[in-house]
Amino acid sequence: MRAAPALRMLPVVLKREPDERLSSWLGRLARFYGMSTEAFLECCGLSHSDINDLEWRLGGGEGALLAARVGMAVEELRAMTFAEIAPHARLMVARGRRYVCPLCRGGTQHKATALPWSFWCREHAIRLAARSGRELERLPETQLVMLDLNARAGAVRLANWARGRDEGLPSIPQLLDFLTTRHRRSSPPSLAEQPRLSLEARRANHDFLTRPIARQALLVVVPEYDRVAPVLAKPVRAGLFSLAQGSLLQNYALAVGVGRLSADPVGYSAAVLMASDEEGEERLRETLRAWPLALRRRIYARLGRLRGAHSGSSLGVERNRPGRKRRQSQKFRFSRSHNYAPRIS
DNA sequence: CGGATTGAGCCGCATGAAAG
DNA sequence: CTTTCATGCGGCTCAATCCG
Repeated sequence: MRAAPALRMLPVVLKREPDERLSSWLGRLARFYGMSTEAFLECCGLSHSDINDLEWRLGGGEGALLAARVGMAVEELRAMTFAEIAPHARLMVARGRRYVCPLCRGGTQHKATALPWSFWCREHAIRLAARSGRELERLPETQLVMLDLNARAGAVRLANWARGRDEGLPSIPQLLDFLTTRHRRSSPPSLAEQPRLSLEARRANHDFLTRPIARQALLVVVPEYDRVAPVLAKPVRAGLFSLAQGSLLQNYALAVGVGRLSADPVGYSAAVLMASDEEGEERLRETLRAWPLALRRRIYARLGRLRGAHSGSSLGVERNRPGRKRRQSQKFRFSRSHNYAPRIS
């Protein structure tokens, strides 16, 4: 076996910016030498490497090759990768940048911009904007200031979770499952959600006006989002994919939802159950089954009080008579996967 | 004999009451 | 307001039984 030819160090190596991601830095280097990134990697002895894989986990061999070429320590290079992101959160890392800072110049991409919960530019301390437009500006600034508190709390948890350092219960995936559960039957845009249309326009847009829209718990936990999100873009994907593939506005709302649910899981989930219809409640209960038992009990206890207070105030009189037969709850019950796994005795 | 149906028992769960 | 306790419901699995 012939030894690989020793690669000399590059004459010029661009300085990396703080928090710059490997693909961005390698791209700048390649452009500096007038090459494509692929060609540049080939020059570094990494002919068959995919930049996205390198950036995910810079393997030992690859790291050593690249380090020798650019005269840096492997650890320094690895700091530009997403090695600290746990595998379960890999889907959160975008290939390019998700949102843009209106003040930052293009050119370099920071690691943070790959993650769906970084809504603020560290350098300029302002909110980021969607590439397609300034989605967050649908929300009034005064509201945004308040929402930021929740969003930041959510973002902190999300960031910790991605690094495998979040022990909180319900877990992040559980919270996102809950937020993305449809709490009501899908329904066409309500009057409030419809633009004002002439009769003729209504006829022309019949498809839009009658199209069922999924109604997720997120809308109850973050009603501010419900109010401003375009009706067709309201539903988010299920579970973790909601964040991984969501728009800026959707992800912001999800972070707010995570923040709120983390702070008050009982209150918010009980509120969602209050707002749910029959089939939605079934789905919610199924999702809640993954939550800790003690928490679930508190939720149902709260729900009971809410329902009691509600029926007491609105229509009154239908008070629970003592000795009345317990309300049948067969509607709440549904398939359980019974597991007869042998127990250790 | 093999697939479908029914019965029995089991177990997790929601719930109300009561205690903390 | 939360946790603990006791309770009964109803879906689930297994196995006995039935039927072609």
